[in-house]
Amino acid sequence: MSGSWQQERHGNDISSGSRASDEQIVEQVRRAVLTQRLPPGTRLPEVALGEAFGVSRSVVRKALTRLVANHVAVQRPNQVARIASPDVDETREIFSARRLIEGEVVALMTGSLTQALRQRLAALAEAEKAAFAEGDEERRIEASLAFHHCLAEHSPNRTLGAMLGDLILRTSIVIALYKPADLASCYLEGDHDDLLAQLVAGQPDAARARVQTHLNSLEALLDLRTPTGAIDLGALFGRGQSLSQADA
Amino acid sequence: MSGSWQQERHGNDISSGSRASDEQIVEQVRRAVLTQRLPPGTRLPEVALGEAFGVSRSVVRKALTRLVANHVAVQRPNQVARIASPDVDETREIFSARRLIEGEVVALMTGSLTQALRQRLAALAEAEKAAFAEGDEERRIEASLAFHHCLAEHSPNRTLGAMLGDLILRTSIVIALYKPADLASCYLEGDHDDLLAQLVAGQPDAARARVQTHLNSLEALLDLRTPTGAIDLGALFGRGQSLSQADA
DNA sequence: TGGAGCACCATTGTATACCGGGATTGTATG
DNA sequence: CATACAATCCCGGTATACAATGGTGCTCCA
Repeated sequence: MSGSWQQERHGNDISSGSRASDEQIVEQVRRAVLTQRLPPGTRLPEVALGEAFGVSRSVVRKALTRLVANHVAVQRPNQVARIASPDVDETREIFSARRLIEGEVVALMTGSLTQALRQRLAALAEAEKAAFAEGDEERRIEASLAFHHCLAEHSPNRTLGAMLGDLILRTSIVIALYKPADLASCYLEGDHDDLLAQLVAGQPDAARARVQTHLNSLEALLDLRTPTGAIDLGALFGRGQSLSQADA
Repeated sequence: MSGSWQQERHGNDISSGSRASDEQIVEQVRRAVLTQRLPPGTRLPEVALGEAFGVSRSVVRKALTRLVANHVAVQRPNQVARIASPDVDETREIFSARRLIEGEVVALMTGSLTQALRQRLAALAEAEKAAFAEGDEERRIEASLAFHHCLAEHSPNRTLGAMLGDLILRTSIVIALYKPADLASCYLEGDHDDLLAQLVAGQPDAARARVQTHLNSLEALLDLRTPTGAIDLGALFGRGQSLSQADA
């Protein structure tokens, strides 16, 4: 049952020992969720987390509270917190909200990219392409996420940028949940390059449209037909998940 | 120094005693902020809050963490939490974000209002008008907020609805901060009626435009000329605030 | 008289102890 | 063999104690 946290514990860069603050815990968990090392429904027991990060439950609780507020985790009274696993309706809503907000963000950025930012985005798009060519899906996801995250961080409107950051995270969750098992990668060739071209070309509405079709394509890759949580277990068995997300 | 919490304590409906959960604390604080009984910069000491609600610091801390995550309060290490007081840049960003999101929400709702919802919105608009006519600004604000909050709650896209709810709250904060002292009311006559008309008429883009001009008018009422936090103190002295927000 | 240094107090950060609820597992019975 | 019941264990909820930090006001000296 305890399962996945052991992986976290010594499997990768999380914590590795002593004295993390709640800020660091949320950041680590967010990164783990983004890179899909923490699948939807994963249990997040306070004590286990505390031991993993070398702190007591107090700080873990604070971190969990923040994660719940960000819709990264869900918490029902007297039950262990879990990584959120939104149903299909919420998934569609998340994509819809993200189309709106990321569209606006890129529209606002269009034409005013610094040289450094343009180069960074280009490098990220290139890195994604390279990783895909090599078949390194994990690195490809990381680059793709970094691309979008870069947009969020450099949003002229920081409020929208923060919202976009949360939405990107939630998108990662639902992708992990609803990606068809037979789909090797969610790579959409050239989309990021095209978007970048629009961003520097200086056509806000065109850039907005680019982002929205990009997100539409992404959503279209997902298997959103299940009538909400019914065949859920079947889907879970399809991929190699442990029982850590039993009753999600 | 301690000031404003005593007002809260026995001045109005907050707490009045025993055994509140963090949920209730968050809700009460949100309501108090909305109705501007808790001005920006107000200190929120953990012990005082705990006594007011009859709980210990643990639950207060959880509530504060959530309020901070929602940008209602700010918290710097080893210092008392305070109600947020955004600078003018952030204020503009909040309005901008709200125009985008509330515009989309009403566009989505247009044409599909239930009879009950239509009546409720009409009643709220009417209540606001009546309160304004009577010069009861507090009740007017409450009705106005309820109108927008009603939109947020009934958003077909619940994610956007939740975002809008937060934005409405933050808008209340910046209005309290930047409303010119000589302005008796932020009432925009007929705006809500017109919006409701557009909502039932079935013109999404028209409704969106209505909301956006409404919010533009509201933002235009504010005094956003100060070069960010410089004359801030002057503005604070202008209104009759106690020293509870000294170094905000 | 004014400024710098210091001590005290207010308030937060962290850990821990105790309580209570829920889930799981084992057992007995139909 | 299935199901219902019961005990146990795990885990979260709350309160409290202790440590640490920052702010305030006082005093002392120039």
